[in-house]
Amino acid sequence: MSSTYSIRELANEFGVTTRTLRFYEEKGLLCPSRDNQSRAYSTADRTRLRLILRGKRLGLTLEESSDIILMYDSTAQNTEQLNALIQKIQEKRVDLLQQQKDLKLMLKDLDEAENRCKESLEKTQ
Amino acid sequence: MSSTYSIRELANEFGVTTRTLRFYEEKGLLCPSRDNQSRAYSTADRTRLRLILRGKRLGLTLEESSDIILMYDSTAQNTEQLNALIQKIQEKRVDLLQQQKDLKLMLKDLDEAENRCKESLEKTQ
DNA sequence: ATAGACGTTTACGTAAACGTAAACTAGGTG
DNA sequence: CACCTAGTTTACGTTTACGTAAACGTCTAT
Repeated sequence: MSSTYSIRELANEFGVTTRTLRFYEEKGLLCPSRDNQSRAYSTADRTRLRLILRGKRLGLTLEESSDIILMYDSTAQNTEQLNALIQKIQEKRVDLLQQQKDLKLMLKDLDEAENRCKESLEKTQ
Repeated sequence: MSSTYSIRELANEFGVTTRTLRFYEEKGLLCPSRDNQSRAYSTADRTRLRLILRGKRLGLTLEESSDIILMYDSTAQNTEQLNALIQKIQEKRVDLLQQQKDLKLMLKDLDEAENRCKESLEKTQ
């Protein structure tokens, strides 16, 4: 079940280049093991890649996505660490909620623009 | 009512640098008139700036924001232009809806991470 | 055994979005 | 008048996120 993926398999599946995957590894975002010099990506790598690309679609930098991933699988032990982590999570949530507002506004603006177009079309006919 | 703003007023209001405003002008995103060599920003410029910064918070490039702004105040006349514009709007909406999905997933992940933190805290006590 | 496909590392190149510094001008203030 | 503040243009520097190319190893098919 713990299958691995070649660099090309993963690149094709997610529509990125192999250069991108090597770059992410160089930045510490992925850490595939080596199968006779070639990279072997685990399902954990695959999940992290999915999260990175999701972050990209949301406009996050790689470092921001990296931070968030660290939140997910952080193994904070003591109270201090846990509270610090909770605060980071809450800060991030504030950003995302603002983004959600912006998104709704932009969708609304698009709707209005589309309606104006359609009205113009009707008049033309 | 058609008041204008100095570069510093606008920069302060939106929390950007004057360099940023000049850069946006250089890229054709803003087009302030000149009041004796100094830039005088109109309310239209102000609105465009607000849209640009909203786009930035959503992770759009300046060019993408520029495109969207052109959609808003496009004066497409003939049927062909109008249909092309409608299609562009619909394509953009697809992106935004995907982004909305990503956003909800990430918020959900953050919730789960926070809950795990809080559970750990309770066990510690 | 040679070609072709796929992998590797190393390294320089590039576009976007400004930062930063230099050198200048114009308007008000003591 | 000298000075300060605020603005201007021009231009080189910087970071992020890869692209692109060189030079090389490895495996498989013909």
